[in-house]
Amino acid sequence: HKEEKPELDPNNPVANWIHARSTRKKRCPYTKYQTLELEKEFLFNMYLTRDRRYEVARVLNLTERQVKIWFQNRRMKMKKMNKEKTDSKEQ
Amino acid sequence: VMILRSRFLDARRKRRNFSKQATEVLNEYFYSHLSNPYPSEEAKEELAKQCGITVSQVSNWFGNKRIRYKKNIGKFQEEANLYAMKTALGARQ
DNA sequence: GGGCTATGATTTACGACGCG
DNA sequence: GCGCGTCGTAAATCATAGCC
Repeated sequence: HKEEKPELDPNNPVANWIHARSTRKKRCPYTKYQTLELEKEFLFNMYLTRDRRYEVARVLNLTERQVKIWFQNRRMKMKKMNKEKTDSKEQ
Repeated sequence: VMILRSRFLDARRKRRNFSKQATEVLNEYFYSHLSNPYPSEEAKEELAKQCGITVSQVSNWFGNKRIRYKKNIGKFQEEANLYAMKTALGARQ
């Protein structure tokens, strides 16, 4: 057997794990209206132009960064949904 | 028709907790890699296969487990000891 | 049955890294 | 270099399964 180690260590094993920055914004759920409008925009086009992003952010009272990231996340969600659909189809 | 029916049923199927055996496998991996509980894509695929769940579900499980463990290590101490003992015994045979 | 917690899934927000 | 892309994740939150 080996001398001590990883398990059982009463010292915090979590200390090694990566941590979020303390400056990170707390997650703030969007309203139904905001989400609905974002979905409508996504249906119109999955990628935003700069002007479109500015407009959407202004109308929904979000920052351009929030809108940009929402679209990035939404594309990832769509990708995941498509994968699950095709996966279950072929078997 | 079968496909449509199964898809319909799948969409409305209620979430079930994972089987005891699946949870066992996931916990064994988690506690035996406690210093770095981040399975590679390949490891996730292997775990998914062993557990009869999807890779996404494996990712969800590890995400939830890491944050919940970190938030309250004390609550999981007993469980951690149990799996540490189990893998120690397994390694000996 | 009803409240309550555990658990699986989804939603925001980033860091790391890639490409043009 | 910048700026926006994906990928993997943290953390909060949602939904409800399942126990007492």
